Amino acid sequence: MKKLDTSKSTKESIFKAAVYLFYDHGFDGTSVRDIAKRADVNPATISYYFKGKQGVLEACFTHFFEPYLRFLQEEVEALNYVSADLCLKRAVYKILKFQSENHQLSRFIWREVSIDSQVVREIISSYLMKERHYMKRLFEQGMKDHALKKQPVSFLVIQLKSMLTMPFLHSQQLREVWQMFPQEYYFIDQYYKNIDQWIDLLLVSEAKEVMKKELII
Amino acid sequence: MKKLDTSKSTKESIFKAAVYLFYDHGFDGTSVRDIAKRADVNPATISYYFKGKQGVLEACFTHFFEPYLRFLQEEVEALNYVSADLCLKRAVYKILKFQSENHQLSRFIWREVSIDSQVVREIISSYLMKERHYMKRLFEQGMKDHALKKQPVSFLVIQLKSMLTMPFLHSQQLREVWQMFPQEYYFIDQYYKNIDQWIDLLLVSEAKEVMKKELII
Amino acid sequence: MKKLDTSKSTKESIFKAAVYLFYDHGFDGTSVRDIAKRADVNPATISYYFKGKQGVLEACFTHFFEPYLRFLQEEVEALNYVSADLCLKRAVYKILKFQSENHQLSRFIWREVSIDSQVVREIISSYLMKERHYMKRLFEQGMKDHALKKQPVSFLVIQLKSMLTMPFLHSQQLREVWQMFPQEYYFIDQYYKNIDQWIDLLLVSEAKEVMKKELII
Amino acid sequence: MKKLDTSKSTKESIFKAAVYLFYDHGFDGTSVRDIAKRADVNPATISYYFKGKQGVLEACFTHFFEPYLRFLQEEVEALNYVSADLCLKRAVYKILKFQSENHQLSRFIWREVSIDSQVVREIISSYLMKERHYMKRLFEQGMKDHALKKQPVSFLVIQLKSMLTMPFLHSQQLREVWQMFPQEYYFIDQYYKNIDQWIDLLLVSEAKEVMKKELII
DNA sequence: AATGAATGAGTTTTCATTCAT
DNA sequence: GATGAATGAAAACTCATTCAT
Repeated sequence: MKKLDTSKSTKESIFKAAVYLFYDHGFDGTSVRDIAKRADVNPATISYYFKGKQGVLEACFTHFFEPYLRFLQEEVEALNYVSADLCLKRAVYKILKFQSENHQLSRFIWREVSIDSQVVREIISSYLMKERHYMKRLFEQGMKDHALKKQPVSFLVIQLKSMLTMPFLHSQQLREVWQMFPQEYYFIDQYYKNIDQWIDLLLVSEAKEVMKKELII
Repeated sequence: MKKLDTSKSTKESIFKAAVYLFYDHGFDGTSVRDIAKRADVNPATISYYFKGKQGVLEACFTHFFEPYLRFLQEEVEALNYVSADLCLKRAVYKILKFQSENHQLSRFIWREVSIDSQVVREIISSYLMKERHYMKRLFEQGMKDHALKKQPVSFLVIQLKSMLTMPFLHSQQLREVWQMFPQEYYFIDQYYKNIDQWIDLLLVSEAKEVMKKELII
Repeated sequence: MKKLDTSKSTKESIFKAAVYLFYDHGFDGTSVRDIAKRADVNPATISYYFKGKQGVLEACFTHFFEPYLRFLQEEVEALNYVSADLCLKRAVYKILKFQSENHQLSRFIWREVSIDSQVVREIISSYLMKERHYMKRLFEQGMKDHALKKQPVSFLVIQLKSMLTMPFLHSQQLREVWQMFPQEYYFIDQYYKNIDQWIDLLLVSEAKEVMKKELII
Repeated sequence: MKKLDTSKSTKESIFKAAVYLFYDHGFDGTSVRDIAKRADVNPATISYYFKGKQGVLEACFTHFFEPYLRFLQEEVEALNYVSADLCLKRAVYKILKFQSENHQLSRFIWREVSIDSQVVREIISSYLMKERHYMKRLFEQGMKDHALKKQPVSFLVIQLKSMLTMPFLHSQQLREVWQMFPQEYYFIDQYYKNIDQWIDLLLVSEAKEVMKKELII
């Protein structure tokens, strides 16, 4: 009955089990006993390590948002040395790759974000405010530098965020209805190209031309 | 003990209460008792009318997908008389408007669609297959008529669907983080322009030019 | 939706449905809605006619015990004119036949009799006291007349009652395990012979011989 | 809040409480809350140990049929060394004694056996088939050895089973109407004599006589 | 470090019944 | 005579958590 191979720490295996089940059935649709069974541990062990179901949820958010925000932050910092459109594109690519590599966690996070549980919101709101800050910087700096076409930022960010999250949020729909597989490495390469094109068409092209003209003069 | 004002039918008021609570807390996060309390009826009444919590869920899906698919179907049928890019845009507008008017239901639906409850999927899959069919028709007919630029359809549909659903799915994030209000009538007008622009840039422009050239010759 | 043929009164069809379901699933295992569905009436109708589930139960007991006790009573009265062993045998036969013709009701009654519901017992106890009275008379008169061998009555009655009720109480077991069919007319003929033999061997034979001797002298 | 005296294991005390209540009110007439209250535990504890009300029922069947069938099996095996009529009688006595010592369980079992719950039947049918097998062996071997009179087995078994179960099934009727007490040790001794007599008269006597004659010759 | 026993609170659903019509 | 709407009560069960070990 005892686990023979405890190479992977108990805590980690609980986390993995939780992510998988949250991904499939949602937070409210998953019971600690489900997690315990899948991780092959006693339910009490989960409370022991995570101090309750809530704690597992918080761990999930941390595991997602910390890398996610780091990618944005890196590119915002790079704005000082690299043109904004490039930074934006690199951020997009990193985020797509990260989500693809953690597609279960991603789907779960973006779904749960849309639930009005008071607890979730307390955890999340600061993350989202940071995201907003970085996103805005990326776009606004670009416009200031004429790397990006001037236009209201909000709608653009919404559109971009839509495209960044949707394939992972509705991954199963993509798989079953559209035969696309967001967790495969080649998917993000292709999908990235589409967003790249979107950035070029809506944001960059004219701006760059304007910039070129200005440079000529 | 009896209700005096049964102007709005009991069944309807249960449905409304359910939609609101599902929208806020998700299906699994909402109890029958919550719904009953909000609709000011006895919990048993819900089973009486909907034959269980499940039944309420099914009613939600029906209420959403039946109009939703009708809009798509209408425009697919219009393809015979009207240019594809226009049909596409009209479908987009109708869907945005419908979702805006039913933003609670919309958010809930698109969130729940991403949950792997076996029951949900049985209900949903046929709806989604129909959606796929109509969407493909709209794009492919357009390309055949040279109204739309030739390119792989799947990624376009995914992008479009992203943009159509996301503002409603993450409405609360939009409100709290971005001060945008998807349920307001002016939002969709503005947001529609962005998608319109996306269609023009990514899909139409060149195709129409090609068409013009062909017409000249 | 309305019943076309109301030839058989609603009340009767409710009763029939109830007997069938009680027979199969027991009183507590049957809901008024089950009965209503089977009788194709509204559940309220049952309360209307029988004044509640309880009332249906009482009707069942009446329908069973009134004929049942009448058969016993008839033979007790016949004791004045006919020899006791014959009366006993005739009672046995009548009861077997009656139960065979009402095997569903019989099974249900004998099962329910063994349940300590306070309500059931109030209804039943007077019936059972009457049964005891008649049974004792049948045996004791027989012994007084030397038609039956003298011996403690109680055990005999218990044995007889066992044999009278068991095939109907465990009818389904008889069917499935022993391929015997207590509701078929030929079954009771055969089964009667066995009880007849039992009566002859345990009760009559010696007594009759004694009687014969007495008559001779 | 914790129980101080867990001398009798919790599981066992739940089982005892359940048997008592099932005996009195039947399975469907007993709620888990009733059991929990009687066993002085939390209702959830019952699901914890028995995995639901159903599980308690199954435990009851096991506790009854395993010894019951063992007694039969023992005597069937003894057929090789001991005359069939003796084996039969010993089986009868063992079963009577066992039922007397477990009269609550016995009554409940024989009553519930007569209910057409699909679940009950799945559990039971294999037990009953085994019972049939042993019973037939006991009778048929006896007839082959001329220890028992030749005659159709089925009816005999039915009669025997009737007499074996009835006093326990209708124990309360026996007590209240006939002032007999099947759970008292002296009852089974007396009752056994009656069955013994039945066996001798219907089955053995002639056969033994035949056998004696054969031995003489 | 990890668990088995046990629970209080809460889940959905079913039940028998009532009452206006 | 018969019913549809509605319900209070109770059913079985599940849940996250605790605590002694």
